[in-house]
Amino acid sequence: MDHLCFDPTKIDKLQDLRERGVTVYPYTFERRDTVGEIKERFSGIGHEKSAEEVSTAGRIYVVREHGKTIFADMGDADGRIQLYLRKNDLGDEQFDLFRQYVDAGDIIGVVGHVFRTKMGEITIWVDRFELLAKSVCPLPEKFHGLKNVETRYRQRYLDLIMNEESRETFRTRSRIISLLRQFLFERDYLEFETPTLQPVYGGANARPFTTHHNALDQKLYLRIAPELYLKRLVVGGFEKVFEIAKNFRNEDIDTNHNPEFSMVEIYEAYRDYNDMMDLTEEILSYLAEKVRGSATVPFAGHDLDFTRPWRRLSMEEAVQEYGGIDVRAHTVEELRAFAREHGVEGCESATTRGEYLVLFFEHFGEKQLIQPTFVYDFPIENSPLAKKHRTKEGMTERFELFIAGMEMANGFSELNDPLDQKARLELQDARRRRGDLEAQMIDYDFINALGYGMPPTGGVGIGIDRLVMLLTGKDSIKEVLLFPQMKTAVVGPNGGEPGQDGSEE
RNA sequence: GGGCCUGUAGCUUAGUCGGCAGAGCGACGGACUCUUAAUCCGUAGGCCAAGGGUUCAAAUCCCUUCAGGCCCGCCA
Repeated sequence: MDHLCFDPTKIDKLQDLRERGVTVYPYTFERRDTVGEIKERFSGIGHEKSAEEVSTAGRIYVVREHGKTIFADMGDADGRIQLYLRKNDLGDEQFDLFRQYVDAGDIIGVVGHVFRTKMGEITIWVDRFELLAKSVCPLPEKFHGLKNVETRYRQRYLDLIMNEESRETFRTRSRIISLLRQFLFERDYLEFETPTLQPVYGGANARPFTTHHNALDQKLYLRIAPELYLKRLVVGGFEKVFEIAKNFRNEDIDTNHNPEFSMVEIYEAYRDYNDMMDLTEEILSYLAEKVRGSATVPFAGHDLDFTRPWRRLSMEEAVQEYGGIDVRAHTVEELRAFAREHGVEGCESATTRGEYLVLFFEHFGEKQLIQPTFVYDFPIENSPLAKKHRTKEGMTERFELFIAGMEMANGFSELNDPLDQKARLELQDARRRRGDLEAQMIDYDFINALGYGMPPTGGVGIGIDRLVMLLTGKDSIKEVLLFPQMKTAVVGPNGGEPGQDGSEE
């Protein structure tokens, strides 16, 4: 695979054009109309040319030469429209210029009048055109288009040029994020940006990416979550905050995971995890309704019903229902035997009832939860940032939302007891030192922040990529990420590290 | 990390009982003044992902590597 796709015959055409004095890459074009506007405005047009002149621009997709006339399909962000060019009207020079030098893939501007062809298609009768950008790479085939999954991910721009479905998916993604912001702004949440480069990472259990700041000569981590910084803002007095954050986790890649992914985290003072479940429910059903126009969303063979209220059950209830065991009624030894019997993975290191509860839930419950379901009350062992349960010993006030077997959200009554937080992070740090690569570091400044007093606070994080998957019906996260992480295929001549081959800029 | 599958022209692909690598679209040249997967005539384009092996002979069989997809493990 070569690193450039330039087509020699197209390069030749470009040179010819320059020799003929044509500006191949002009600076501007007065576009007065978009394709969508034209189609709408002239939806009732007949076979006679419109009196009104239109001026629009876009990419040529198909050219159908027809002797002394040419038909071409041109598309912009709104859609495609047909162009009609006649030698009589354009004059020999312009007509031959188009015929010889304008190809599928080129971007042109046209001025003309609108009419409807005998076959009934709204068409621009072109009076003059201007080349706006010459394409030197061949476009994929007009009929089958670009299907190769790898190329679609690696050259997303080409996917977007060729596949309307893909374009629609990302339009929807943009809309979801915009609606989410709007929803939160309308309710007086403030949006902030907190550090992506962090000296101490925290807020989740995950392996980080590590980097280095040269001037500070200091190790920095790419954030795995914005959580600890957003809670500092609540300490500071911002009572309703959120961030739409890119998080980075150094983990394997699959249909539900990308090393960098987007998450919205929301914190609100004087709220608890029950309130955050309500908020999550409200946001997601609002988005489903706005984006799909319905409370029911088809996904992977299921009809997901976002109608409120959603099912809520405690993790113990979930394990009882799906695993058939009451964890509290058994000793740790009995739980271990039960785990072995049912082939529950990851039990080697489990020593407490709480750890078994989580393992059983993951083994028996998680994949069964298709319709939106909150699972609440998690054992304290795995929830170092969640507040101890107000009544249940050994538990925290934490919930997760599952839809289509995927974890969609995670929230809790935030731990605001600085002494408890210190103890829990010390426990995490001890685990980390024993080799648990996902355990958290101690962020003393964060503990100090809590030391100044954080009001009772509810928080939740919602995975945006997975949400977009649900609402667009895509079963791979790569389909909803514009540029999913891929292994580098070919290193071009400039692909190496700077300064290694002496060709510094 | 384990299993299954895929990689052939710019794109979409046929060919995998081993026997000259084919097509459609696209490109290039020509004809055509309402076509729309335009049509018609002609031309060029392939290290069959890369490397090694078996064989008289390999796109095809075997091994290794690379990249991708799906499933599992790990993981929010």
